[in-house]
Amino acid sequence: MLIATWNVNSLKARLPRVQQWIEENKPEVLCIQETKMKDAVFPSLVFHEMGYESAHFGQGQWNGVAILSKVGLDNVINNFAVGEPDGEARIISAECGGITVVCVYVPNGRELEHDHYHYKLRWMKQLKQHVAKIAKPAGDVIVTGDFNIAPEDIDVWDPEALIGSTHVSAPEREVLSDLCAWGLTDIYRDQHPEPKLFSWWDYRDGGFHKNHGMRIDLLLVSESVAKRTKMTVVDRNARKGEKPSDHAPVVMEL
DNA sequence: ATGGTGGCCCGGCCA
Repeated sequence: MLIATWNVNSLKARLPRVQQWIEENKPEVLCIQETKMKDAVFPSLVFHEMGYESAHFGQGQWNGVAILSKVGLDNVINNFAVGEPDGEARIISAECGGITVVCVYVPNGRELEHDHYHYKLRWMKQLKQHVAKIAKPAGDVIVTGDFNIAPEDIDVWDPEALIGSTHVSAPEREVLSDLCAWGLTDIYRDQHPEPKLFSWWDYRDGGFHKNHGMRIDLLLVSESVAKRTKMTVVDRNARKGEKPSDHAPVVMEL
């Protein structure tokens, strides 16, 4: 069973590539971020014809998250299940084949101390409350998506160059670590201890070709899922060629 | 390079 996460940076712009990737890889579950579309234009029929149930929580121009599944898609929750609902479409959850799947697009933060940065930190704390509300650490749980946080210095191309930037600050790493303390493991890092393995590369200045990237797309899994995980991989090929997203899919096999 | 590229949708904003 393959479970994947992919920030597609506009599903409208990326649909042909997303379809091709699904046909080639046939994941049982695909979590998508940054669809940048309204629910009314989400291509659920396209995915249905490919054998997937789908659920989308969108808002239009920005954000938007979706879950595609071939193994069931039940108890779909748009937005947070606890506290004030987020004004932006950044989180969708569902039960897929007995696994609680939470698909997130964590706010970028923009700059340290920017309002958006504090929104990001609050968002991560509310995510932990959300996960605690809908799942138990002893259950099968996967919290995945674009976290816009690189967990450690080995997850960025040049830690020195990024001092003072978002994605690497201590408060961001602390809220991520605190979420994991609930009972989640960064399973790709568990399986691949070596540095400079990335999931995102800036479009600008040939970032991909220079391997100027970050590992910010994460698969956080509960212990029972971690024990059953056979393989994890970043599909760097999906970052190549015509009109790629700036993120590559991250895939795990159960 | 206080730039660069690519998405939104057509003037800047966001990533």
